[in-house]
Amino acid sequence: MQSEHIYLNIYKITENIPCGKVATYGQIARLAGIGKNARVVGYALSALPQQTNLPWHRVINRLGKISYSSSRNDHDNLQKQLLLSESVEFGSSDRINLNIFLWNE
DNA sequence: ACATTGACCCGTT
DNA sequence: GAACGGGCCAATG
Repeated sequence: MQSEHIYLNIYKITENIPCGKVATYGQIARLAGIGKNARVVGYALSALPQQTNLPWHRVINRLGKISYSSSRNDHDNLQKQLLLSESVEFGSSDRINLNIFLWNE
């Protein structure tokens, strides 16, 4: 099925995000060859187990902010903490400066 | 097969 | 940058 191939692409790309950098959902969608469909990226990451080796925390939205989900409300600040531990800086309103921290491939 | 939902994005205002 | 409307596509009921 094609959707599985898409998921694998998303996971593979996410795996390549270097430490200290972040990528946006739309950026990954393009790299995965699914164009504008960034929602699927978020859906693929939501299907990840809680304990995983994938750096899912380095994926944020195009505003430079963390996208929260009602299903993750319990550990909502975990992503921010993981990024802070990688020297990714948050500005006002919990916003990341993409001009500095965006992963350029 | 139809409707709704979602860890989103884009253009316009 | 923020608010709003429209679009995108896969998953779910």
